[in-house]
Amino acid sequence: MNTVPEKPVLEGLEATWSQVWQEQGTYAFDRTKTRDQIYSIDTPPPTVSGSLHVGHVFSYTHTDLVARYQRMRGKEVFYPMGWDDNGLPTERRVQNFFGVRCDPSLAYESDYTPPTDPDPKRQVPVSRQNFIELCNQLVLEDEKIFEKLWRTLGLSVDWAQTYTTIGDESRSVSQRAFLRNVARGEAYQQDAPTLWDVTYQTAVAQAELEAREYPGAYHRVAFHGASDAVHIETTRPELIAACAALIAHPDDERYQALFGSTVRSPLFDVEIPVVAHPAAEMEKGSGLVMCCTFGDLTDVIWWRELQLPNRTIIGRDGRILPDVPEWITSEAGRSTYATLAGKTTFTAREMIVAALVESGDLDGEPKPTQRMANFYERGDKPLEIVSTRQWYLTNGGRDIDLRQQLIGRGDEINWVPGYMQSRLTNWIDGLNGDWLVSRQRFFGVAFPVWYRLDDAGEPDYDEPILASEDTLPVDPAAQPPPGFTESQRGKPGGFMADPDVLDTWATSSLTPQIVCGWERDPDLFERTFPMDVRPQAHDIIRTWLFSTIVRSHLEHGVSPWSNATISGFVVDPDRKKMSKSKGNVVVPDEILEKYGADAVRWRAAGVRPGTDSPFDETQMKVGRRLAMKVLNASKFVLADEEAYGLGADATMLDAARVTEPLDLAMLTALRGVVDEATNSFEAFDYATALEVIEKFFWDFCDDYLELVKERARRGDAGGDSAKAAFVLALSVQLRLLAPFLPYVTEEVWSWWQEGSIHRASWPDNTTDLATPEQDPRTLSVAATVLADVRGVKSVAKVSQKTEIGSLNVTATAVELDLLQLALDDVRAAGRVTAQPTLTVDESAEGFTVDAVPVAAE
RNA sequence: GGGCGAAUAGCUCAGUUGGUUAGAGCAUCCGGUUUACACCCGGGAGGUCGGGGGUUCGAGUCCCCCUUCGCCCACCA
Repeated sequence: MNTVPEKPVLEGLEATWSQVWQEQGTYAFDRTKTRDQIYSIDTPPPTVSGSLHVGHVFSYTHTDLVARYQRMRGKEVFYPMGWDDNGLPTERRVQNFFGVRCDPSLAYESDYTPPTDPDPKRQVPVSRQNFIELCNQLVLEDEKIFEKLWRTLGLSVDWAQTYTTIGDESRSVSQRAFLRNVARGEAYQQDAPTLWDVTYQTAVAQAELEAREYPGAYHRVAFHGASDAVHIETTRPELIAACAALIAHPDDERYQALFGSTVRSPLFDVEIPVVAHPAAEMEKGSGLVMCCTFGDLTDVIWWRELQLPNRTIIGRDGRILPDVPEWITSEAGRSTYATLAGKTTFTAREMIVAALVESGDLDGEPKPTQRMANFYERGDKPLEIVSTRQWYLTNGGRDIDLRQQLIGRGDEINWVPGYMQSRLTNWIDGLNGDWLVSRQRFFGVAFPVWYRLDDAGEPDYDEPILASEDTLPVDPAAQPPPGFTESQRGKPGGFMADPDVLDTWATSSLTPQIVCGWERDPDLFERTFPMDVRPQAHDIIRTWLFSTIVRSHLEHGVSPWSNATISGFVVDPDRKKMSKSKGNVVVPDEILEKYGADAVRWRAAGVRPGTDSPFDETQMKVGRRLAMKVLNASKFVLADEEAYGLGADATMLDAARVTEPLDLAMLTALRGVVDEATNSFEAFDYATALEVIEKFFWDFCDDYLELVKERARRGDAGGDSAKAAFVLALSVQLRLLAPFLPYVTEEVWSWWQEGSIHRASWPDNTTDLATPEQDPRTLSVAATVLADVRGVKSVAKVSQKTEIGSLNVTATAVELDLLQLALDDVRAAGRVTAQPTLTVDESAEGFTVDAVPVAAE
C-alpha cells in the first residue's frame, strides 16, 4: 500500500513540503500546554535591512535542529521569528534606496512619493513622519524575502508568531520597560560628556565602540611658563583652544617645580594650570599632557576628578563652534579662533599647525604614528566627546553590587560552549559606566517622555512628564502629554517631546518580553517565560545577550533563559570574516538552489557550537548524497517487488517478527545509536548526534542491507525477519534524521506512514526497538569478512559479482561462532559458492580471509 | 597589555575520565555499467598528533615553558 515514486528526486521537495507544513500548521504552537511541556526559544531577529548570508543560514539551522528534536521529544515548541527593522541600518538603507534624508523641521506630506530616480549623493529632505513611513514600507518588502528564505531552509518556526522590533507590540514593551526603569530609578538623565559620532550626529554607547587603527602625528608644542617653555606632545593640536590643564604624573621629577603653577597656551594665550595626576604616564611623549575638554576618555576622568572647567570647542557636527569662547581673552587669540570657527577638526588641525609653525611654538616636524581610536561600529570618523543630556540605564557599570548580580545571572545559564561565558563576565567587569540608551535618530522607539516649557520656552528636564502605561505605545512627537493639548506644543508654558529614540538594543534586549507577551498576554507569559534557550552568535554577547540579562534582572529578577547556545561564523576559505565590503559573502539562495535545503542543513549541522567554519562548497555535495541515499534506500525497502524493492510496509513494524541473529544484532546496534544521539542532543551537541546517526546509516546501507537483501526476498521466516528489521530500522533512522533532513525524511515518511514525521515521536528503545539483545559484533564480524571478500575481488580487479570458489576464514573460536550465525548471509552477499572452511586460531587478531575468485569467463 | 580558543592526513574535522597498530569525510590513486542508488559501488595510499621539557609501566590526551594562528576586550597625550 506504499506510494513510492519510480524515480525519487530531491528537486521540488522544499516547495512541496513547506507548503504542506504551512497548510497543515505542522509547527503551530499549541498554547494550551503548560510551562513544563513547552520549549521556548528566543530567536534572534535578523536585521532586515542587511542581507542574509550563509552564516545566518547555518546558525538558524542549529537552532532549528534543537527545536525539531525537542518537538519530537514531545515538547510543544514555542519558536517565534522576529525581524529587527528598528534603527540606523534601516534608516541608512531607506536613505540609499529612496534617495531621501530625514529633516525633522519639515512638515508631513500626506501623499508623498519618493524620487523616481534616487541619487544617494543628493538626498531629498523629508519630514520625520514621511521618513518613518518609508522605513515601514521598505521593511515589509525585506521581511517577505527573509521569510521565504527561512521557509525554504525548512525552519520549523510558527509563522503566526512573528514580531518586528519597530512594531506596536515591541514599542509598547520597550516603552513600558523604560517607564518601569524610570520609576525604580534605574533609568535617569544626565548632562555629561558622551561619545559622539559626528556623521550620524548621535551619542553612542560603550557596547557600540570599535577601536580601530587611525593615522595621526605627534606634534611637539610649546606652552609658555614664567621663564621657560614647556613642551607637550599631542595628536590633536586643534584642541589647544580647549585645553583646561597640563598634567603630569605626581612622581615625575621633571615637572615637580611646575605643579601648582600656570603656563600660557600658544596662539590663544590662555592661562593653564599644571597639575599632577597618577593617570598621566611618564613614558608617553614628554610626560606632560594637554587635557582638553574633550579629546579622549582620559580627559573626561581628569576633568571630573580635577574639577577642571568645561571648554568645549567642537560641536555636534564635528566642526569648531562658531562663537569665540569667553575664556580666550587676548586679541590675537580671539582672532586666531575666529579663523577656525566652523571648520572641521581636520581643517582646523592643518590651520593650527601652520599657525604654530609661524609662531615658532611647534618643535620639530610632526611625527607620523598609527594609533588606536574609538569609532562607532557603523561610522567612519573617530568619535568626538561632547557634553549632552542623555538617558542612561543602570547596568552595573557604576554599581559593584549590581555588577556582581549580573555576573551571577550568567552563572545560572548553561552556556554552550561553556567557555563563551567568560566573554560576558569579562565584559561586565570592564564596564566603565551605565548604559547610554538615548540616540539622536528618527527610526526607533521614542522615549515616552515630554518636558514642560517654562515661560521663556526653556524645557524643564528635571521633571519629565511620563506617559502612562495604558497609553502605550505613544509617539510624543505626535501626541500631547496628559493634561496638555497639541496646540501647546513648543509654546512657552506648553511642552516639548523628548526628541530622541531609544537605542535599538534597548528594545532588542526585551525580545523575551516581546515574544512571551509580557503584560499583554499574561497567560502566554506564564507558559513561556523564562525561556529555555537563547541562540545567538558570539559577536553580540556584550550587546544583545548582556542587555537582555540586564532587563530581565531589573524587571523580573530572573535570568531570561536557562540555556545560551552560541554559534560561530561561517568564514571565507581564508578564514576571514564575511562582509559585504570584502565581497566574500556567499549568498544563501544560490547554494540552496544548487544543493537543496537538506544538504545545506547537513553541512550546517557539522559545525559545532561556538566554532567558526570556513565555507567549503564541496562539502554540500556530501549532504546531498546523504539525502539521495535516504531516498534510494527507502525506496528499496518500501517499493513493490515489480519495482525491484522488497515490498515491506508499515504492517511489518513488529519487533516480534525479527528472529535472525544478524537482524537482531543490527537493531541492538541501532539502540546504541538512539542512546548516543539522544544524549548528544540533550547537550545541544547536534554535530555528534548527526555523526553517529549518519555513520550507522551508511553502514546499514553498505553492509547490513547488502548482507540481507537476498534473504529478504525469500518468502520464509528468514525473509520475514529481514523485512521486519528493515522497516523497524528505517522508521527509527528516518526519525533520527528528521531534524537534519526535514524534507527528504518527510517525503519518505509520506510513502508509508500517516501524518508528518516532524510530529512523530523521537525513537524510543523500549517501544520502537523492543527486540531481544544480540551481540552487535554479529553484524560487525559479518561486515568485516564481507569487506575482505570484496577486497580480494578489488585487488584481483574483477567485478564484485564474481563468484568466490574457495573461502577460508581464520579467527578465534568466539569470533567464528558469531560469524557462523550470519554465514549464509555473508555467502550470499559475497557470492561465495563454495562451502567455506573456518579455522580456529586463538592467537589470531581479527580475521584472516583467504578467498579465491572464480576466474572470469 | 588582559581574557578566551585553536594547532592531529593535502583540506575540513572526530578523538570521552591517560590504555594495544591515532579515526572519518572530502580530495587523490586503483578497480567495478552491481535489478535500491553512476546524484552509484568496492578497494588502496596518505599522519614522528606545532616545538621542548616533565609526571607515568604507558601521553594526541595530564602539568610547565615556548611558537604560530583566530576571536573578544583595553590601548587617542
